[in-house]
Formats: sequence, C-alpha cells, structure tokens
Amino acid sequence: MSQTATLLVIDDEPQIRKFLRISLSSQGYKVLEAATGSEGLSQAALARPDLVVLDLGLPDMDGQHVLRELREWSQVPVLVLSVRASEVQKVEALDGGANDYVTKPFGIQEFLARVRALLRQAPQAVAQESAPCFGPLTVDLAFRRVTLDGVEVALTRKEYALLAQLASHPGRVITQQQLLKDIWGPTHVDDSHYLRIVVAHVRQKLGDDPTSPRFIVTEPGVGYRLIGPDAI
Amino acid sequence: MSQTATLLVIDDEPQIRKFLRISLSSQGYKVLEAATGSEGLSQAALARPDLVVLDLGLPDMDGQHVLRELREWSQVPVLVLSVRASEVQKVEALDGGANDYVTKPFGIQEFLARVRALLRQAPQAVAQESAPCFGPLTVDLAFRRVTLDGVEVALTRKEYALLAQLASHPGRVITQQQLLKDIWGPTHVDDSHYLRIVVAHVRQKLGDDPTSPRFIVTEPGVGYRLIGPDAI
DNA sequence: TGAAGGTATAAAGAGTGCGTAAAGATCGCC
DNA sequence: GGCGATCTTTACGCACTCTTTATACCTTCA
Repeated sequence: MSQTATLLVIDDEPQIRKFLRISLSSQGYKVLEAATGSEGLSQAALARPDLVVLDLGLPDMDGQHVLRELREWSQVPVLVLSVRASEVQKVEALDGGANDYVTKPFGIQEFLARVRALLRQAPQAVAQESAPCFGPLTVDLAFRRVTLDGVEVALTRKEYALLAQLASHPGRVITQQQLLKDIWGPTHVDDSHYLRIVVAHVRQKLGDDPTSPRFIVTEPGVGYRLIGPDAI
Repeated sequence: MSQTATLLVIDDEPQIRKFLRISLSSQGYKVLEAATGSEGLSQAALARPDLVVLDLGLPDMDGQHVLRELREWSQVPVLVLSVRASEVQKVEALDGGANDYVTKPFGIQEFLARVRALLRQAPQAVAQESAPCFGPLTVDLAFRRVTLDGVEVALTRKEYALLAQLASHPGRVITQQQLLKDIWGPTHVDDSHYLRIVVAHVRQKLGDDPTSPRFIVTEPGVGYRLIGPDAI
C-alpha cells in the first residue's frame, strides 16, 4: 500500500504514545493521538482514521465503553492494548468489536505486523474514491479508463497522462510547467507546444471546443484546468 | 451471525483437532478437518470455508507455504496456531497473509472470541470469492483451471501466471512492470518482449484477436487488462 | 492599424513499441 | 539417456505514437 494510512492512538500514558508514534511514523503512517476516551472518540469522528489503537486503561472512561460508542457508527479496525492479560477481558473486548488484542508488554515487530494485517483487509474505503466524474466524462484513475457518455475513449500514453493529471485536481489550474515536467520530464519544461498538440488531440477525442469548452479550459499564459458541467 | 459458518481446521495432532472440533461445534459452527497441508488446501478449495485455522507445524509442508498457496486465490480469514512463540515467526505469518496468530497453549475462550472477531468482518470477503467469469472464459484460481466455452484450456506456468494475474483484477490495467516482476522476478522488469510472447500464446489458445479483443486488451505503452463480454 | 505573444490545427518524417514466427537452450519426465 | 514440453533468444514487418515543422488565428497593446 503506497499511500499513507492514518492511525489514531488512544492512550493516556505519554511514554507509550511517544513509543507508538515513533514506531508507526517510521513505517510511514500518519499518526494521530488522544489521551482520553472522549478525545479519542471525537478525533475518530473528525479525522476518520484507517485504524485505531485503543488502550483499555483510560482515566476518564472505560475502554469497553469507548469501543462500544465507536462501533455504533464506525467499522474502522480497532487494535486493543492492555496490561491486563485476563482472558475474560480479552473476550469482552473482542466481542465488543475489537479486531485484535495485544497484551503489554509486547514486541514492536509483532505489533507492527498486526497493524499491517489489519490494514491489509480494510481497503474497501480507498477503492471507491477513485473515478472522478465530469458530467458525461469519467476518468477512472484506478482502472486507467476514460469514458464519454458511457463509451470508452482510447487515449495514448501522453494523452491519458495529461487528462489524469488534470482530473486529479478537478477545477484547479495546472500550470504548463507542471504538466510538462510530469509528462515529458524536467528537461522539456520549455516545450509548451508539445502540450498544445496533446491538448488538441484530447479535445478532439472528447468532442471539446476550445472556444466554448465543456471539459478542458485554457488559462492563457498559465495552464489548463478540467471542469464539469456544473462549473466546478 | 445466525447462520452457521463453516470452519476448516488444519492440524496434524489428532487431540488438538478433537479439542477444537468439540469446542467449535458446541458454538454451532460446522467444522471440517485436515491433517496435512495439501489436504487442507484441497479442502479449502472444495468446501470454501468461512475461516481457516492453520497450525504451522505440519508434517508434509511448511505452514508458511500452505498460507502462501491459499492466498494465491482466496481471501478467507486465517487464524494461525503455533507452539513457537518467536516474534519473527509471528511477523512472517502475519505478513504472509494470516489475520491472527495464537500461541499454544491458549485459552479456549480467547480463541473462540478471536474466531468470532474474524468471522464478524468476513462478509465482504465472501463476495469476491470463487472463479471470476469473463463470458465464455472462466479462470478458477483455486483449482488452477481455465475453461473456454466449458472445455479446459491447457496453459503453461507462465501463461497461467499471466492470466491469473489479469483475472485477479478484472477490467483493471496491470502494468508491464507489475506483470514482469510477478512472473519473471524483479530482475526482468525491462524484458517486455517476454511478455508479448506469452500474451501472444495465451491469445492464440483463447482464440483472441489483438486488434478486436474479446478478453485481453492491450493498453499501448502501459500494460494489459482482462475484460468480459459486457465490457467490464 | 499593425505587430507580438500566445494559441489551435494540420501534416509529414522518425522512432518506438507491438505482434508474430522460428530457432536454440533448458528443464522435467519417463 | 532420450524425448517432449517449456522457456529463452533472435529477428522482422507493421502500425502507431511522438516529434518536428509549418501555418492560421486570436487577443492585447502600442
């Protein structure tokens, strides 16, 4: 998984938080922290993390309670930490909606492996966020497919690279330098006529008219931007 | 979970199997058993259990190997059992595709709770199971069988590896680098002509025409993708 | 009004990538 | 050890994409 996952650590002990923050950050994860249960719940609601690490021994409210409230609206994977090794505790937490239970003290390598295992089976949220739509035009970045009125449009590498770049930032102007650098490489940032030719090809395939564009708008002297029918 | 889930226990020790069978059956689960790795794999392919309990210490083949083969075609949750408590072992298993790792001896209540936790998050995995179908073409990843209009197509290792890779992500473009890395290894990511030859062979065996493809579509300069008749 | 900078489009040549065939090398099986 | 299947290597024709070059247009400002 190349894109960084966001993790929320809910633990009252600062040294544990620090330990986890350092360990998880070094793996490339984005780490959020909360010292209390209520803070953790509001953070989970606001930031929508991809995984929650929850310590059962919190000062303000029972860890079980936090878990139950979280599960009322979220299916995010939860890894529970606890010093209590009692089997009853584990059963309660797991049946309360936790996905894994690790007893302190624990090996950091095992902990990280369990985090990876939990994140691995959770990419359902990531999948559906691709395929931005611009009215009759859809640009599916995951499938590398472009459709116009439902029919597929055949694009060459550079044509697709251009459209994908524009579609990644809908409505925003992408400068010519940016486009040239990403498609032709840093050595061709001055060959802006390359860009015009490819833009013309894409427009032709999309049935787009530069003077009254449906999709690709020219920003003279600056760059291009991709719009939808509702003028994003 | 009201309807009974089917569990597969792969363990060579009869007393462990008996213990688990009794414990799991008393919870209402349907329990299948296998004493060896190869038996476990074929059972998993035939019965499609909802969860697999896998002991790493099998007589005929390495548990890691069983896990790897299973993961080639199935997303079924796997709970690994082991007497070895080494952290390296745990990390290997979890990164190899296991969803949980329990060290023997273990408390049966905790074990059952972990089973429940794994089954709870399982329903999304069920949907994508079984053999993907592309009109007259079926690619059964579990049995390593490819059929066209109902008759089996004989494919070589590389040919099958290519088709399986494409069939794992229907409709999605798989880049040449990805295919070369997975089939020939990271040292041959530049030998794209290997790819063309194998693609040509598969196309020939499937009666597919590159210019108007039924199945394998070329994305020039990028890679290939597998489509169905309904233009996935 | 005319020149200049930036833009759109067309067309031709060069170069690359793709598909196919066939021969040599290697592996596995009997 | 021999044989067949599979994989690797080599070669070549073809289509397509990219680059290059050229020309017309449009807006802005002197």
